[in-house]
Amino acid sequence: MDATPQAALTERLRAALSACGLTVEKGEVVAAADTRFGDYQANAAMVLAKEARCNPRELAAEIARNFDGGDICDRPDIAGPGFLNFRLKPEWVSQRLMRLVDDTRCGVPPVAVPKTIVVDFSSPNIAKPMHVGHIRSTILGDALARIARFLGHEVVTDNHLGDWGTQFGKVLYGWKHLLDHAALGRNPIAEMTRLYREVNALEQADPAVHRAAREELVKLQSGDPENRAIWQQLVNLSWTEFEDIYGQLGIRFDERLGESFYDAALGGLVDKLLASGVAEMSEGAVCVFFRDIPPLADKPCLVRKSDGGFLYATTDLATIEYRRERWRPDAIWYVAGAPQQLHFQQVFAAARRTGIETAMEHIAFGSILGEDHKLMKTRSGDNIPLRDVLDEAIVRSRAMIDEKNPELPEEEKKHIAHTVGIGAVKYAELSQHRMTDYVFSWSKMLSLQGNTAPYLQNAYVRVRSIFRKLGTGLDTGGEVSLADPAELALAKKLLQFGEIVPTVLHEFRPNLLANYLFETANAFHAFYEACPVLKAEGITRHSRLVLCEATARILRQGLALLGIGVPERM
RNA sequence: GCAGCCAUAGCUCAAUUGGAUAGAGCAUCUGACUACGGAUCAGAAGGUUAGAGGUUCAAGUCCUCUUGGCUGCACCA
Repeated sequence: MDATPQAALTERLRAALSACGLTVEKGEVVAAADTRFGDYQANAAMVLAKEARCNPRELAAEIARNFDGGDICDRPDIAGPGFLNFRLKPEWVSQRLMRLVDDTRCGVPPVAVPKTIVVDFSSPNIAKPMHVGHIRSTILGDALARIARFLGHEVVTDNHLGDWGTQFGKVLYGWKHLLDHAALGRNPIAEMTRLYREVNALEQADPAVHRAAREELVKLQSGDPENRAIWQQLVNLSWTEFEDIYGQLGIRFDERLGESFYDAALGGLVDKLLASGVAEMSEGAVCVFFRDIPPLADKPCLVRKSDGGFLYATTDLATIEYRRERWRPDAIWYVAGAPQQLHFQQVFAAARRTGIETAMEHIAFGSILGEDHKLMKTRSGDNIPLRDVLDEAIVRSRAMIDEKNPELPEEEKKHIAHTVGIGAVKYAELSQHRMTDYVFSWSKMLSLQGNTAPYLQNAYVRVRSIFRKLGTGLDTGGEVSLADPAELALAKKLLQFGEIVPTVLHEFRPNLLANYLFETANAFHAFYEACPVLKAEGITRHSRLVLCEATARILRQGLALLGIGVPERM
């Protein structure tokens, strides 16, 4: 497997630094910010000039003199305050492209040290609909898991369902007194939601109902067979609905260990925390204090209420313990909204106190806003069901296909509408920085131009069209020679796939990959305009076909890492 | 009151994590080949990166303060 251009150049730069007697670690080559300067750049001279006590430009010149680019590139240019700019040789790019098109990993090197990573994401609540609020966690978590896996990590995805807690007292009470069986058959989640709401309203008016609902909860938690059976039904009905949505999204989980799974372990856990001195009694409750951590000094983590009940944090601590025992993970990633930040700080800090050293990351994200820049809700103030969003995306992409390509067979249209619609929703999410609150916009999401899924899918479709016309697949044997600037620009872009993918995990930023894919599709379209493929002849034609094939592979692989499919036509 | 997140073109978003003249898309304006799929491409215009200091060869990015918005702060999850 070839090293990426970046890695190959970095190695050679370090050899030059070593020859100059400089600190090798400071030598890092990165893709040029602006291709006017070159393909890659290094700022080592400026960084090292201080410790070498000399002029950065002179130092850059000395590094350049000692730099042997071999067949990769010529001696670097020196620019500005001391940048070293590298330009790849077209012959080398051509050679690399030839090999790229045969590489099942598309130039992405596997990680040197594979880790075991548990990814905790999606986690909807039983007896409630999945709504747009779950979309970010679900799509982001899935994409990160796919990327980590592709890089060679051992990944366990776990859907930590909200299937245990006070809301079940109300639903159970409603189930026994207010259940509409016909409605349950038609739309189970809507009926469960209705029960929850009605009981909630009744409780406000009548304390007796409140007490009765609590009673139901206590019975459930102490193992009452009837309540336990109803609860199991609630879980099953909800999961059937969730599975349907996950199916539509093409998302699967390795595990589905909800909060209820850990219930039995909570009492023992709290006892252990008390016995070891990690937790202490306070105002009748059991808490972990962090007096030595300033931001948490006045924010203790509650693990047992004064009435003996357990909390969110208790379950999470038990979950960490379980995961550690079962998978021995190097890291646990929690993909959950920014408002939960304090909670995770507390849980992680408490876990550290018990001696857990697993790296734990809260991968936070911002909110989805409506066109009015407020949290996205329906007119009545409810959350918008995720199912409605997905259905709408498919309907809208279907309408576009009917308009652009009415002659396609019905089955294919359906398939395309699904691929494009779901892809658009996912891409809208993944193409931006996870921390920014973003404005949900159908028109932007399904736009055919700009940084959208349909634009990328269309680039892929254009390639496929060329090969349909060609009638055969690519014979990868022949020589490749790139000369046209558009060819070279595209080829260099394609070779960078292997550099971009690993960076996504540095700060959990799929939008870096999305940006790259957009630029790649852009470079392809520019190439497509400038360089006829099928009308060309000989080595030029072959080289261009190789470019097309490599583009298709990288777009398909890159989108697959984001959980997005590609149609053959659209 | 304490803490966290955010503020970039008219709008929606980027910026390889401290690098060069802050980039895209939409909208606006101007162009291109009867097109291997025009669902395209090339170009113009648009900025005191909320404000003020500081750190250094270099700051949208790091530090301090100010303003404005969102969020969370024991006995929900």
